[in-house]
Amino acid sequence: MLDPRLFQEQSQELEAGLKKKRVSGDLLGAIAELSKSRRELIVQSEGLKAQRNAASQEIAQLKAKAKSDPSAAATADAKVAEMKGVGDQIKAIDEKLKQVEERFQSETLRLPNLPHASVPEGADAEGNVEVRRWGTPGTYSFPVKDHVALGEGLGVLDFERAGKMSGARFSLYLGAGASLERALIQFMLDLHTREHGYLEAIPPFLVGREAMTGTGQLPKFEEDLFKTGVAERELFLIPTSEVPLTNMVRDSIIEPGQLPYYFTAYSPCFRSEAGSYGKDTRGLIRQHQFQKVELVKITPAESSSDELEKMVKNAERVLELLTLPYRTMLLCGGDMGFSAAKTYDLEVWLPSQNTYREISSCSNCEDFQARRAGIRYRSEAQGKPKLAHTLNGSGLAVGRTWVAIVENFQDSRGFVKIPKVLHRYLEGAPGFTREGDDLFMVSGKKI
RNA sequence: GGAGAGAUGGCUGAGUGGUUGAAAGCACCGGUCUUGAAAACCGGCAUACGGGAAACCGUAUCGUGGGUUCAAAUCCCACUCUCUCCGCCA
Repeated sequence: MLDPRLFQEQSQELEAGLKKKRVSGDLLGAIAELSKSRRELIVQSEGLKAQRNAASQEIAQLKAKAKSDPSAAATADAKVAEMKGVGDQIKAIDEKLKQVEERFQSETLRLPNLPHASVPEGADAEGNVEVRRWGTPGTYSFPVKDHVALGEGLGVLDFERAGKMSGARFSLYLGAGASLERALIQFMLDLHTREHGYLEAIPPFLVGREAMTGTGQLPKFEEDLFKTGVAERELFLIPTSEVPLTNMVRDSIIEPGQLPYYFTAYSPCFRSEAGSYGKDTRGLIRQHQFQKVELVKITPAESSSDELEKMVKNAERVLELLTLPYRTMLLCGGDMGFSAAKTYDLEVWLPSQNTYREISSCSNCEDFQARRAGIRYRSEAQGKPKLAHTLNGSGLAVGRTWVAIVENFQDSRGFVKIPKVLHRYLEGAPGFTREGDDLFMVSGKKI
């Protein structure tokens, strides 16, 4: 699966890049050591195997001759005895090689992707760079409420009941709240499929270990995933549909002229959120399960940079059509994810927090995932297969979009004014009321 | 859930222990012939890893993982997937 050659030559560039992503040089040293002993063992093993294969052929010929020539039979027997020893040696070396190879794999799979040259230096979110800003945060003549107060006030959000059945960090949308969430999904998918050219998919929401390794969630982040062991079958709940969408082309060679592929899917996403205890405990911001519409691109190497810019625009368009103020951030090396070479985050304005909060993250993984997942393409029919580039982005996180709409468009009555583009999805739905040209979410149904 | 069948190169499909990385056909690429095309004929046509400056050499791969053997597509074990029939279900 992984191309070990990547780690053979330890360039300084590699080391510098990893430093940007806060990886120590020790890991690199260990990997280089493993790579060296791996190659030595391969040479030993293969030399002996070549010897054995040659002897096997000789034995075959001698046995054929043995009927007419008794001395050939004796020679054959001697060869067989000799090869028995060689076989044992091979077995021993291969055993050792297997161990080295396993360690080599597990270490290299923990190396993050290298940042693109255009990524700024920085240790954390402080180092991120704002690249543009759209819209103006609203002003309110009354004390703004957060989405929890508004949602519970309208009876469209119920954390108590969700907690009763599933514990903390689960949510229950009801009535108009559920309708709004569903309308957002529909709106986003319609936009991306009809105007941006993405192919819609409904992928599996549970995937195997290989798929998770291909996109980089495993082996390093196993504790962040939910896992099922039903019927002794190991399956992971997807933390994002980036995983199944990217894995659609795993272990394949894409023929000339096919790329780029644009995929989109709605899916629930499941994250254990280990390590973020105490953060964003209130409301929908950080949940074990949330809804997301994802964008994925598989592109030739040359065009992935441009494709990332276009993907960011596709995600921004969702916010613009919803008239939600946002800013676009270029992440610094220290704040980027494991698989990414370059990442833009979109942050939406939340009046209750008086700040911008992440609502989309769009990354170019370059050939990092492609290498792990075996995603290759040919640029011409006879050409050598090359590693494709993979990109993914939220288009958008639906729950956080819901939050942004409810908070940004609240009025003094605690109602929520629905953006124009959603009217066609919500017109006439229970819990919504028309006032002139405007549509308001006004209530859920008490149960 | 029960019973059965199967998995071989881009496709179809032969091959039950020994020069089989694998017959044959189709598809594809190059050539001969032809004004051009078709047909016919000739040739080519997997991937990965390791060594090498290179030519090239070596190793592995017949669903996956183990085992037996001097030697495995071929024998043994486990698993995965596909198909058919019955039952059940959306």
